Order: sequence, then C-alpha cells, then structure tokens
Amino acid sequence: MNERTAPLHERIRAEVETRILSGEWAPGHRIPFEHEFTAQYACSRMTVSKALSELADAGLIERRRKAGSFVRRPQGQSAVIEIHDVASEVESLGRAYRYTLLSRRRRRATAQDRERLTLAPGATLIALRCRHDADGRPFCLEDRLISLDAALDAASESFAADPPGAWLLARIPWTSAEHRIRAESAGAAAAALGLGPAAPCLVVERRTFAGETPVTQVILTYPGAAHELIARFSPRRD
Amino acid sequence: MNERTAPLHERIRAEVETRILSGEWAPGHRIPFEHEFTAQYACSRMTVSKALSELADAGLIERRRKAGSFVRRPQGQSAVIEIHDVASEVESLGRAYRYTLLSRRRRRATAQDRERLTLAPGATLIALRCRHDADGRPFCLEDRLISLDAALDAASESFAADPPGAWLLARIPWTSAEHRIRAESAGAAAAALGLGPAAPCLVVERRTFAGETPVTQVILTYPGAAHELIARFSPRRD
DNA sequence: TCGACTTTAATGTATAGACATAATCAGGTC
DNA sequence: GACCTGATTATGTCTATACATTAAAGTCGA
Repeated sequence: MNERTAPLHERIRAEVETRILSGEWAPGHRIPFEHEFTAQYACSRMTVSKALSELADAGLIERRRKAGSFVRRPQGQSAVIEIHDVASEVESLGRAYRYTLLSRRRRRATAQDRERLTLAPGATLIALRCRHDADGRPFCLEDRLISLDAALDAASESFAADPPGAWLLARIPWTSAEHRIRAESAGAAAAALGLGPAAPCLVVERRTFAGETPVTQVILTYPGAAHELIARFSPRRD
Repeated sequence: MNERTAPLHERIRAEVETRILSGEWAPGHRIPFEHEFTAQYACSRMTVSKALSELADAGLIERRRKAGSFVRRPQGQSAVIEIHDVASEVESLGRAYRYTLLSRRRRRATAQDRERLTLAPGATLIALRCRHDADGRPFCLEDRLISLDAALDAASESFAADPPGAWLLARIPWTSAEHRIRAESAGAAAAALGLGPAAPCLVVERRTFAGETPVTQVILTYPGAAHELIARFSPRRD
C-alpha cells in the first residue's frame, strides 16, 4: 500500500510479484540474481533474500543454487474451504438462529452405523437428528452419530437446548476429518425442511477422528436454494 | 527429519511446533521470548526470529510487540479441498475421458459477464461452453469466461481439441481464487447433461484472479448422482 | 566422445550489532 | 476514577560479513 513506509523487503517482493503476475516475467523466466537486486535497491543481500524467500514460499518462484531464481509455472490447485458451525454461519448472515432437537437415541451400533463411522461391532453411540432454522425457516437438517468410546460425556448430555456441533468442537480434541460434498434430491428430508421431494439439496457429510479413533459423523442437508459453500484459495507450494 | 543436519532455525521451528501440537503449550500460552531461545539454543536472535516468523506465517502463533508470542487458538475449521482439472478427475476414476466444445464466442463483456467476472465495461472476453464425458456419458458441463486482458493468447486458441482449464492453468499465473459450491436443479443444463430438468446438480463456480485482475470464471455443473467433492482436513488456525 | 575432476557462482544459513516501532506499564495529573 | 506521559521492552527491519552447500560449467585425460 504505502510505498513510502512499507518495509523494503516488502516493496521488493511486491514489485517482483507485479512483474510476474503481469506476465512481464513469464513462467520459466530467470529473474535477476540477488546481487543484481542489491545493486538496484542499494540494500544488503539479506533483505533481497528475504523478499525472494517469501515469493518462493508463496510458490511464485523457484530458487535453484548456482542457477538463479525462476518463475514457476502454476501448479495444481487446492482450496481451503472454511466450514464454521451452523449457528455462527446463520448469525453471520444476520439472520435469527433457532435450534430444535428432533430426536435423540442411544443404541448399539447397527451395521449401517458402523459403515458411517467405521466403528467396531458392539460399540455404543448417540444418534441425533436436529434442525437449524434461520429467521424461522428451515436452514439445515443435521443427522449425527457420536461415538461414546470417543466422547463419553455425550451420554449425559441431552442436546435439547444446544446443538451438538459446537459442544463437541469445544470438548473433544480431534486431529483429522473427511468431507464429502454432493447434491441430492431432498427425498426423505423433504418434510423436515419444508420442501418438495425433488428439491435439490446440498449435502455435506463429515467424519471426524481423533488419531485413528472415530469421534462423530454428521450429515448436513441444506436446501439448495438457501445455501452456498464458499472457499478462497491460492496456489499451493509443494 | 535428520536432526543433525537440519538447519538450526528449522529445528527450533519443529520443536516449538511439536510443543504446540501436543497441547503442552495450549492456545493463549505465551511462548518464551526470543532472547530466551537465543540462550537455550546458543544462537543469534535472527535465527530464532526466522523460526518464529515461520510459525507466525503458518498461523500457529501470533507475535505481538512488547508482549511476546502467543499460541493461537484454532480459528475455525478449514478444509483443504483439492480440485483437479476435470480430465484428470475422470481418468483417476478409471473412466474414459472425452472433451467436446459446444460453443465458443468472442464478445465485449455484457453487464451479466461483468458481474460474473468483475470486469471493466468494454472489456473483451471469450465465452466457452463445453462438455466433459466419462465412458461416453456426460460427466460435467463447463461454462467459462476468459478475460482477454489477462489472457491475450486465448484469442488465437480454438479450444476445439483440448479443454480450456488445463490450458489456462499451464499458462497464466494466478494468485487467488474463490469458489462457490451449491446445489441446483439441472434446469437449462438438463438437455446437455441428459437429465430431467428437476435432477439435482452440484454446481462449482470458480473465479480466478492474478493479483486484482480477473482472469477467468467457470461454472461446472455435475449431475448430482455422479459426483462428490472430497476434502480432508486437520484443525487449522488462521 | 565420454567420463572424472576442479572451479565457480549463486543461493542457504548464520552472526553480532544497530536502530525503528509499537504496545504495555508505571506514575503523575486533573 | 479517567486521562495523559514517558520509560521500558519485545518484536520488526536492516546491515555487513562469513562460511556452507550445491549444481552448472569448464578442464583434462583416457
């Protein structure tokens, strides 16, 4: 922004970046050597090195000893998609949030449950079904399994007033999760969402693990017209 | 890996990271000051500073002048979703890929185009419509705009044989993109995809930028039954 | 011509010191 | 209490220098 007060390494980085993004320095092009920049900007090599290292971290250039630094050709894409819990999602849209527990059952895992959560036979779990409303209209239907092996406290929690997502997130440490995102007809969820059975829905399925141990699996069904997942991303360095 | 040959700043970074990820230094915890690390590792402040700056860039810690450096709390969940180009997506499913160009037009940006790609009035662009088939059946419908300001070479490219996604990716450097993922009825895309007009579709809309300059916008429509986006992720702070 | 060796040039890591910047803290004043 | 003020101090930036590492380029001999 302010070219006068910005740190020098930042200015160098920005100017090189501009040349690359404008196409002036095309992929494969060898950009000037560090010592050429030190002459141009009348600064030390450390400062230039910092600027170029930042560009290398960002994946815009590749640095090769003895050979120089080269503009990288854009590589594969990968996106960072932010998935907040439903309550804050609704509130950040400036709409009134309401939570309703539709059913809560404790049971031994059925074969179908075990497939959904990769559980051992005989494990016990809590199965929840609840609805999230925005401004009094259905926003999302949640269908969740919680493994009692991983989250024992869930057995004594009614989940009548507060949604299970935030409760789990705050209590159970987890290390990895897997998402599947797809489009489906409302089908069986139609009634609960106030839709026709053919209405398109965005379905987000998430399995969460603590190490190797499955913790919870949730299927979130959003009316297609009402919801969009937004992801921002930049090229990834390898 | 090799603790004996790894650079010192790298070792410091790794050891601090381990303490944070193991929970030994919980979110909010103030990690030692730089001068304490310099004493512990018997190295200069620049080296410690480099290690901690890397952690700050990665979002694991937050550095505050005068106050010190603090472990950040995980902000929200964010998933890394890998979005390959359609051809390799189909091939990695072990299915035969085929590409068909349905239409190609060069025109001045209409009001609607400008909204899709945040273009200046009067800009020229290429509008493409094409279909990707897997095993002879429609897999995805692609509707793309390419700004000629950002990708001049696109004017002389027919895109008759090869899909524009990979072509652009290999040629035009980009710094950020924005995705919107939603469910829609097939509607106008029904005929091209061989579906009924009410069939649910997964729609991925992507806008790609080089700095502030819009490069391309693409709307990919997948038959809901045929496609799923998969994302794996770990807790991230940011 | 081909391989093995040496030179050389560019980046990578690190140091010790300097000054800038900004946020906190302790006083003092109204 | 609320509001300035200045001292303190950790981080931010930068310099000048040194040596390590590595891979391209040159050299030489079989």
